[in-house]
Amino acid sequence: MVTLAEENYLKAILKLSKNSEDSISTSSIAQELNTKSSSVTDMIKKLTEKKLVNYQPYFGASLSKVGYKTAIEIVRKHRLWEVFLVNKLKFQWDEVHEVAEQLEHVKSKKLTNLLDAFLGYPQHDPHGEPIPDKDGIFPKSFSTPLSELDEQCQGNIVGVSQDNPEFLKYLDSLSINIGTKIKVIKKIDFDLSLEIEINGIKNHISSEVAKNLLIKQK
Amino acid sequence: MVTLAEENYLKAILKLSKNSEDSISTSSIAQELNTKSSSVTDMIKKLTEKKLVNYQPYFGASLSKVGYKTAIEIVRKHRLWEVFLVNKLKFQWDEVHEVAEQLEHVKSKKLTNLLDAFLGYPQHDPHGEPIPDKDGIFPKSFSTPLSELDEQCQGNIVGVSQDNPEFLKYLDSLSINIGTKIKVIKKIDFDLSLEIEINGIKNHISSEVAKNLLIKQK
DNA sequence: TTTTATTTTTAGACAAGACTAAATATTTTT
DNA sequence: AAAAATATTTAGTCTTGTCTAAAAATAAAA
Repeated sequence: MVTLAEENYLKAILKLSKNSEDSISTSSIAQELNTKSSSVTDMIKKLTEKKLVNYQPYFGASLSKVGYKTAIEIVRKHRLWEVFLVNKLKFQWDEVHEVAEQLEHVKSKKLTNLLDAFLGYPQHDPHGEPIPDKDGIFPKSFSTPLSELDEQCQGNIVGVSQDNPEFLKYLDSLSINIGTKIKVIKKIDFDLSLEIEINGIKNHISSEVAKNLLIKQK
Repeated sequence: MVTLAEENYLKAILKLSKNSEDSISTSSIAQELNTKSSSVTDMIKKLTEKKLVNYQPYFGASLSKVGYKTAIEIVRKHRLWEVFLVNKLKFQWDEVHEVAEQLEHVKSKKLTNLLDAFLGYPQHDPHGEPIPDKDGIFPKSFSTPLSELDEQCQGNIVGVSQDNPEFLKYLDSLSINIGTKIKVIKKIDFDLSLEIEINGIKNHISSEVAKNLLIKQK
């Protein structure tokens, strides 16, 4: 049996594994989960006992095969519930995170798979993040971060790679949503920020924001 | 903040309060939750601290006003989720209990109320149990336990007052479901068991079962 | 109304998770 | 390559929720 706390650690390690290939450091996990390094060390040991992570003292941890499967399953549930909340219950896309954080821990394979079917086997959540299928396979994605587009190129937003409410609200204030058509007018070499155009209206966004906007180029 | 364990205690006390007006004994709560009396005493003290129950040592506990509201809210969520699972996801009525036990602890007023709306403000769950509205008010019910019907009287099953899977599977085996028309042929004075007729087929059920079948008399 | 039986509470212990402070390792700087 | 800085782990404590065994209170029986 995997406890709630353990599930959150696995999810954190999975998330951190996305950006770097090697083992995940104790402190980065601590930061991700707003906890202390000593607590992380304790928990990593428990997860190692349970064969959910591989761990080398002082050199960080990584998910085992079983740990990876478990973590993916949680991500799958999180994103399916987000689809449910937005598409069926009409939540706003910036309101769903906290509720989905709770729903993702409900344990029932049958529930997850029937929910998936009920929603029509969606491939992306309301933020454009890919939803793994029941075997843990992600749909192929054709998106690029906006930050990699050249000047004068354009495309449609298909997703964001962050779903914290502040970021999403900021996007709303720029009229950026899933589906929004966006054009890169100019790249500022100095700080890699972008001048963009949406519906004929020009705006300026930082490279940090551009990196988290996923585009399907046209 | 009310913890998961605390919520389960409140729910148990509410359930036990249905059958008896007075305070609920430590041992009955222990039995309901498959735990030990000493654990119950500990928890009751915490709940008393939090003003969720009224407690007199050696004489049991009862829900405070706030405790009652909290418990009703959990019941509301449990039953709404059961409706969702059966009506939308097509679970069988005897499969939903365990999953609803988890879903009922998800904390979000908005979620509960939007789910209620999405389901069309149902008044009863798939077992016929009444669903309190967002103010905690139960719909009026016109049902009677089958055990109180006189000989030769009939009506339709509108609910059951137990939702453990064994009981529900037994009902299935008798072809008893919500909506089933049922007629009392004979009452056996000796043990209060009943001879009944469903779709022209005669059967015999114990008084214990009859007490848990809710009928709308015709 | 004593004695016996049952129930409830207290006391002490344990596991899960988290924290602080101190001790080790590792990395970086010089 | 040694010293300083940083990161990680260990040791010990705390809270929540549970348990067992013993003590105290209540209920039942003689």
